[in-house]
Amino acid sequence: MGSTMRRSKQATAESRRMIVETASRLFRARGLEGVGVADVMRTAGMTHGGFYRHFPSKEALVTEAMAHAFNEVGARLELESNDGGTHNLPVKLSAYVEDYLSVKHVVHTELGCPMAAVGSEAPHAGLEVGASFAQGTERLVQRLATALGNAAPTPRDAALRLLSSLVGTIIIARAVGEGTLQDEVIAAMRADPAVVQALNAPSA
Amino acid sequence: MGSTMRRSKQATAESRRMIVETASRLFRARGLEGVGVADVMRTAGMTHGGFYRHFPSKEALVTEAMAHAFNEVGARLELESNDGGTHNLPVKLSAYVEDYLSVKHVVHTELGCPMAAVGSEAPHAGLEVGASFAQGTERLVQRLATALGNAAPTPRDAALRLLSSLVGTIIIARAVGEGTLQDEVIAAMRADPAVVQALNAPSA
DNA sequence: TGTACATCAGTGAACGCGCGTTCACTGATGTAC
DNA sequence: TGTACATCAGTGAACGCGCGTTCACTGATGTAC
Repeated sequence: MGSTMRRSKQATAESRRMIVETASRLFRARGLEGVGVADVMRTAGMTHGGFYRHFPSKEALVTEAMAHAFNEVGARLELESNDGGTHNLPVKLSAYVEDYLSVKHVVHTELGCPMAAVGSEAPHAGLEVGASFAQGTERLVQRLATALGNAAPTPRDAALRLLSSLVGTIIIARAVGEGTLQDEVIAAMRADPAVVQALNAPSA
Repeated sequence: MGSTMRRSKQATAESRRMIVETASRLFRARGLEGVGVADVMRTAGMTHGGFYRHFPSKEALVTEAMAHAFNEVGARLELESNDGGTHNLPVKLSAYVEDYLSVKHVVHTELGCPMAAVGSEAPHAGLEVGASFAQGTERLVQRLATALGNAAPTPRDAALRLLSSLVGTIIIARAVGEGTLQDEVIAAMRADPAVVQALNAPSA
């Protein structure tokens, strides 16, 4: 098992999934340029040579890893039930914002929002990666708008504002490091009227 | 003048200033890891070998370049006059926010807010750089709070919220690239109540 | 004020290192018969 | 159902290349006398 041998189709698919999952976390944790192909493969339990059996380039991996991350964090906003009446309720919005604006999110970059993790690197990561960010963000904004539902007169605008505020808060919190300022910036945004409204949104 | 020779104290100081200024722009434009010492020196009109007569390491340059950038953008918020009465007026706040939330700012990363330009890279750039970001952000928040003046019941919290919103908007706008979504995220934040208030702040 | 010399900013070549990528090889998988 | 063989996921060494950093050298500066 440890030595070199061909894998079954199932094992191959498993390897690919493991590479993407590992990359998704490592890129968020240490930045797109701070993680090498060999780092990803080593963490996934393989050697770097086999990487190109799965992806044509590092950029292709970054593209897929970021798409995966956007989908992972956005899935928590999906409607999970309806109230049995005529319309669905936006489930989980308050929990989403609660978790987003937390010290835990600041610390655990590897499991958090990809925009907050590597947003300022995205413009330098190539066209494919840029497209992945555009699509991931669009989808996330749609999910947020849906979750905001009738709580706002213009849900999409409210979603865009909310996402911008959340992303900026976490990026600043991480950039200034542990300390009073970090706590303050999180607390201040938690007290924002629009954020307060989202935190009090109906949750199933 | 072109060939190798010792420079006067004045010329040496001029070279150092040029290196920091050049680095400040290049790092913002292409990211901290996307710019090498040789790039900076070449753009500043020198060869890379002489770099270490001015700085002990690349990190030291990043540290100073970011401090320079924070000070440059924050200086526009300084009080520039008073109304001749008992208190100073917050000058330039509306112009600051107006320029911040513009396509021009999105495009001209090299002259814009350093937090928006490289914020998500800061946590991986070393302790000195982190300290520079913490100090630069604190100073910028203070300037924003002062500029907000009596417009908000808690100026510091309002400043923290405003900065977070501005930073997040520009990072998202750049990450998604040119297009409808980019225009929308800027327009949405321009319509935010707190932003509208800042845009209408007294301007001298 | 003039002269001799130590300093040191800047040059250009070189260093080691890590990165993305390539490649010959292995041997279980999975297919053709 | 059984057998022979082509495929290809994964290994481990190797490749260029660019990066941060070092170094011997140059010659005008600026100081000591």
